[in-house]
Amino acid sequence: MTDTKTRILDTALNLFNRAGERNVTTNHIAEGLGISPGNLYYHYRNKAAIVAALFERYQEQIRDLLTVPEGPLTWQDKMRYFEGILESMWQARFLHRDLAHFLHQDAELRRRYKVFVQDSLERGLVIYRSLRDSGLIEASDEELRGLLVNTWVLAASWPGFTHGLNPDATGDEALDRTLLRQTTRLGAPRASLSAVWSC
Amino acid sequence: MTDTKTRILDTALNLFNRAGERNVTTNHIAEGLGISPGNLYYHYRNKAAIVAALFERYQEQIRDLLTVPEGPLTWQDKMRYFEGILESMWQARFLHRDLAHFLHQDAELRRRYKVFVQDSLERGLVIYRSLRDSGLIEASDEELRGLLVNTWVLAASWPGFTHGLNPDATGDEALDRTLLRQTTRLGAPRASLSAVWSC
DNA sequence: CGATTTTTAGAGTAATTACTCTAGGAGTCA
DNA sequence: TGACTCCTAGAGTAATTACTCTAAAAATCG
Repeated sequence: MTDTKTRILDTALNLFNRAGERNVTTNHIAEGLGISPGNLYYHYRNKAAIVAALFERYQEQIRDLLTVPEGPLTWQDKMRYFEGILESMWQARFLHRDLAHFLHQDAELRRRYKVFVQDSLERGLVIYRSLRDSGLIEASDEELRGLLVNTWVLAASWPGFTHGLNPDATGDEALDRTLLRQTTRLGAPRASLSAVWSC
Repeated sequence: MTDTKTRILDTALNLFNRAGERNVTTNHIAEGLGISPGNLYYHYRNKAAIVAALFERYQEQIRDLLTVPEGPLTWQDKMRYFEGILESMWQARFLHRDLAHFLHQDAELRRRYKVFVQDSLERGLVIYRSLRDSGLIEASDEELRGLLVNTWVLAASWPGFTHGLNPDATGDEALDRTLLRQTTRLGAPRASLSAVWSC
C-alpha cells in the first residue's frame, strides 16, 4: 500500500475533479479515504497545501513531457507529446477549473504558475522548432508562438467547456477526452467539432 | 438614480469580476452599495438569484449582438460583432471564471446555458455564412463550425488566462482586452501574441 | 524488552456566511 | 388624514467547515 501522503493526494484529486475543489471539504477527503480529519492534517497543514502538492505533481508531469530528446523528430513523436499534455491537463482539470481562485488566494502558487507557463511555452517552442527543422511544419517563430499559446489555452479550457455542455457524462470521461483530441487535432485549433453541434 | 434591483446587479458584477464570486459575500455586496443585507435579500431571495440575473443579462447582450440584420455583410460588420462579443464576455468574465461551479450547483442554469451556447453558435454560423456569401471568407460549413467553437472557447477563457499571468494588472483592464483582441484577430485563433512571451 | 518517534483517531472549536425576521420609514391613493 | 403597499434597516441565527488538540496505537530502534 502506498503511503498516506500520496493516497491523500490521489483521493483529493479524484474528488476535486468530480465535484470541484470548492465543494469538497477536508472531511470529505478524509472520509473518502477512511482516515480521520486529524490524520489528514497531520500530513498536510491545510487544504491549500493539498492543492499546492497536486499542482506540483501536475507541473512535473508537464515538464517531463515537454523535455525533448536530441535529434530530429517525427510527426508521431510530436503527436505523442501532445497527447501526453492533454492527458495530464485532463487529469488535473480541477486545477484549471478553479485556477483563477487558486492564483488569487496563494501568492506563491501565482509566482510558480507564471514561471511554469513561461517555461512550458518555451519548451513547446523548442519542439515546434525541432519539427520545423525536420521539415514537418512551415511557419515563422511568431506564428509558432501564437499557435502554442492558443493551443495551450484551448487545451486547458476544453474540459470545462465540454463538461458545461454535457455534465451528465461525468462517468464517461473517455468521451470528453476523445472530443478534445479531435478538436485540437494536429495542434492547430481549427479542426471541426460536429459533436458539439449535435449533442 | 436607477432602482435598487439593478444597482445590486451592477455592484455584484463589479465585485465578482474583481475578486471572484466565491470571495464576495452577500454582505460585501450590500456594504459596497450602502444598503442593509436585509434589503438585498428583499430584492433577491439568495446569492444564486443574483448570479442567475447577471447571467440573464449577459445572455441577452450576446443574443442581441449575434442578431444580424438582412443583407450582405462587410468585413467591418463582422469585426464589430466580434468586438461586441469580446466586450460582453469581458464584462461577464466572473461568469466564465466560475462557470463550472455555477453549472454544477444550479440545474436550471445548466439547462439555460446549454441552450444559450447552442443558440450562439448557430447565430454565429449564420454570420459566417453571410460573410461567405459576401465572398469574404472561403470555408466549408464544417470548418466554420470548428472555427466558431474554438473562437468561442478561446474568447471565454482568455480573461482568465491573462489574469493568471498578470494578476497585478487588475486595474488596467484595457490592456488585457487589447491582448485578447490581438490574439483572436480575424476570428481565426492563430494570431501571434508576443506580449505573453515578454511579460 | 524499553524508549522514542511516527502515525492515527476523533471529539471539539472558532470563524465565516448565507439567510431570516421583525419593525419601521416612505411613497401613493382614497 | 388614514390605509395600504413597497422598500429598507440591522440585529440575529443556524449551519457549514477548516482546523486544533489530546491521547493513544503502531512502528522503529537501541
